Amino acid sequence: MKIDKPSIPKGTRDFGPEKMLKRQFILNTIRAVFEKYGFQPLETPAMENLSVLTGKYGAEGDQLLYKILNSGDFLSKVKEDDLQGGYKNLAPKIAEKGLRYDLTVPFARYVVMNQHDITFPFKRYQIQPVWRADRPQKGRYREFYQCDADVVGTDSLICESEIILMINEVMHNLGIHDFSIKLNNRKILTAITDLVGAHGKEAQFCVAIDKLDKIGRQKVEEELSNNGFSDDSIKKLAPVFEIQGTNAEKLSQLEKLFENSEEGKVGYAELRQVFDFLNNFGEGQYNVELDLTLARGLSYYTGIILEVRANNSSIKSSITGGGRYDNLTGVFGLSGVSGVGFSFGVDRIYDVMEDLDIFPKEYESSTKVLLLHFDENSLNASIKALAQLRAADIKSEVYPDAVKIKKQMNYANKKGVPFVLMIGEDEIKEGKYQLKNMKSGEQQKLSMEEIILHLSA
RNA sequence: GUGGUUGUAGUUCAGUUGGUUAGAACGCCUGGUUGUGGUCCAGGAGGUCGCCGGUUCGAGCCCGGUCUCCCACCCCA
Repeated sequence: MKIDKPSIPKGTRDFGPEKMLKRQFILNTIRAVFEKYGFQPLETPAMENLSVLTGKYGAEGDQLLYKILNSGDFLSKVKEDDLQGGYKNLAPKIAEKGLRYDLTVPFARYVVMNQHDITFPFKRYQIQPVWRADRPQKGRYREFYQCDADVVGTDSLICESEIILMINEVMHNLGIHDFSIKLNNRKILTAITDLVGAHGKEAQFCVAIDKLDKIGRQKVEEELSNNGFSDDSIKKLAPVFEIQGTNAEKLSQLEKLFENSEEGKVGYAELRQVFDFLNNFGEGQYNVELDLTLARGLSYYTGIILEVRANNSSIKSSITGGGRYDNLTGVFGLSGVSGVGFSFGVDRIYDVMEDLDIFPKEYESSTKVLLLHFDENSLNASIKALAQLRAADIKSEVYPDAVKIKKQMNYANKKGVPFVLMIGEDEIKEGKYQLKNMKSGEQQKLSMEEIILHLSA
């Protein structure tokens, strides 16, 4: 029998212990902040019925859905005609389930199914993997985690303000201090397209303007021109590109710009309200910047949108994003439920933190102390000590095999265990054990009480 | 989905116009040191040269296909 070299699917990854400890630090930090702001956990299945997923992400999104082949004789119901109709026609006949593409649509599905049990406003967070049949690239995978928090059943802009507070808290707890939150409003983007006489071309406008910082104004104007924007429209966009100053200054320019636009006025008022709430929450700097060129791809956003980037990192892509969607549950037959949510990109946050080298050291190992043993008596004493250490909630382990001290030491060294405890003949007699700091190399004889005190710090 | 690129030891990479038994560094294992790791010294293990086929007396090297990796675009976290 031929043994194949093992491999994992394209665009997927294993997370070894070292990476997991770091990822857990990120996830625990995010989870703690979510809960601090009153969000409750939710998990949904990895697979959804395909009918729940299709049509929610646009034509391109449907292509990126992973479909699950029906079990058993999946061809039994397929007729000759179905085969002639091509794969798009055939797929729904042989695959009724698919892997979730994001966490927002399954959440919407959950809200609709449980609408009579849920007390609104409903605040939930969800940390689970999602799957996309995209072509992998740097920072882009076919399986990756999302950390979403959403509020549904209220249109209060307190939610938007609190999202900004939460982002600030998470970033600071992670040690990412130099970052910027960009804020905009889809209503303003719609108002602008109307204002320049390109009514209904909002989608093309968003896609193009979103690239401004990447490809520059000229290329954006070219793209708009290629997508049916008249020269006159593009000329009228000038004030949008040129709006500048502090957030307050930008706001007052916006107010003027939208004198005759109902939608623009609403968009402006919403932004103003968010900034007012933020001021009430405290005088702190929230790293928020009003940016009219922020658009975000997902089409379901209808209100305020936001995006976060780390400033001094080589990772330029956004690490967090979100916004308000007025009618997400509408496609499942429940209308009038407004929601606002955002999502942390764990993989990108990981890359940024690795890039900046800011992972805290205590996450390099989970074990605090390794107990070394020399012979049977030593092992028995170590086991007793181990029980005491664990009773004191100190992460500790004993090397399972009777091997040389050198090897046991090496194990501690490689694993990044900061302390080793040596219990030999002399130590047992004396009732004091050798505690060695692996980093400094120092060691001292201490009683069990002293050791526990020392390691608890 | 479109275009380009890469593939040799666990890892990073050498490998001459095609020529005997494919190398280095790091890592790993053993010993020097039977109670002291991270330094040093000595020794050792480890390869279907991505895979399939073709050209050739002979292929890691040339040709075709395929898979994979990475990059750009599209889109996105």
